[in-house]
Amino acid sequence: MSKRKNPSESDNINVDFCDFLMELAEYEKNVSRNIHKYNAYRKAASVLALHYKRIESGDEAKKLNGIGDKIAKKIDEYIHTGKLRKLENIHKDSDAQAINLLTRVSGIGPVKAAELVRNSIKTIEDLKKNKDKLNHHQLIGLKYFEDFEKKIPRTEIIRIEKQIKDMVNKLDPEFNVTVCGSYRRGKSESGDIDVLMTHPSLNAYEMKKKHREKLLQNIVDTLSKGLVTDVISIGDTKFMGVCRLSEELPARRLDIRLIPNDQYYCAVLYFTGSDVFNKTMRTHALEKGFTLNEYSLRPIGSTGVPGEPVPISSEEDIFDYIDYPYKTPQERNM
DNA sequence: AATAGGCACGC
DNA sequence: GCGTGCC
Repeated sequence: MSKRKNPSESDNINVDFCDFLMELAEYEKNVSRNIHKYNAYRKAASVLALHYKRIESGDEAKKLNGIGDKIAKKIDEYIHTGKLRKLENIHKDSDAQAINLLTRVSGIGPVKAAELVRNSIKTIEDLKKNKDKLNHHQLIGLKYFEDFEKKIPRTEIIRIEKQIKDMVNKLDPEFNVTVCGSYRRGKSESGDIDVLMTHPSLNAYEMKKKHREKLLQNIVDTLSKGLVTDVISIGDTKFMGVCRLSEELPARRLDIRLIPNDQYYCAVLYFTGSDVFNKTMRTHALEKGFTLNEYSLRPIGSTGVPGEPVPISSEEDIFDYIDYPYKTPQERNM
C-alpha cells in the first residue's frame, strides 16, 4: 500500500520547507525514537506540500492545520538564514548520521541501529565485516541494500505477475492471484510487490493451520524454481521474500499472503489502497452502519456490536453494500 | 493526544 | 511473552 503523496514532488512550491521537515522527521524517528514528533513533522510537511501558495512567513504557515509555534519558528529561521541550526547540528553528529544510514537496511530499525553504532559499527562496510551481529532478515537487507532502494517499473511487475501466475497455476489451476498495492492502482512504478492468493478450498473454518502452512510452502517452493531467490520469513499466512527476473535486473521485495476464500475481496480492497482511500471508505461504511476491515464487512447492530460478516463475492459487492459508488483501482489514488 | 493493528521472527 | 520491524 502506498504512502501519502510525496511532499517533495516537483509541483510543490514549498519543497524546501518540506525537505527539511522530512529530514527532521527521519531524525526523530530513527535517532530520538520519538514517533510522535516524527508524525508531527510529516503532517506539517504534507500540509505544506498541498498548500496552493508559497509560504512567506512562520505566521502564515501557522494558520495551516498541523503547524504550531515550534515549526513556525523553524520556517522563519529558514526563510531568514537559508538553513536550520538544529539540522546543521544533526549533520555534524556522525553517530546520528550512522543510525540514519543503518535503518535503511531492511530489518534494522532504530533500536538495532543504535546498538550497532554503540558497538562502533557505523557503515555498510562495517556491517559486511560483522555479519554475526545480524539476523536472517537483516542479512538479506544487507545483501540487497542497493537493490531494495530502487523503484520497480510497472513493466517489470507485469512480467513477474505473469510468471507467478504461470508457475502457481501449474501447481493448481484453481489458485486465484492478485497483485495489489500501487501496481493495481495503475502506478508506473512501485516500491515492492504485494501478492494476494486464495483457493476455492481455503475456507477460514475448515482450513487448519498446518494445511495453510503446507500450501504456502508449496507455493514458495514452486516459485523458488526460477523467480524467488531468498526467504525473509514464512508462516502459515504470509511469505516475505525476494524475487528476481534475471541477473541483469535488481532483486525485488516480494510479499505473498494466503487469504481465506470468504475474505479475499476485503483483503484485495484493503491491500490495493491507497491508505487515504481506505480511510475514506471505512468512514463511509461506518456512516452506513457497517464496519469494514481487511477481513470482512459486518453490519453494526443497535447495540453497537458488529454482526456476522456479509457474504462478498467481488470488490463491487463491498461498494454496493455500503451504497458507495464503485471506484476502479485507478480512481483510488488519493 | 498523536493513523491501526496484526503478523512474523528471535530471544 | 516481549521487543522489534514490517506492512
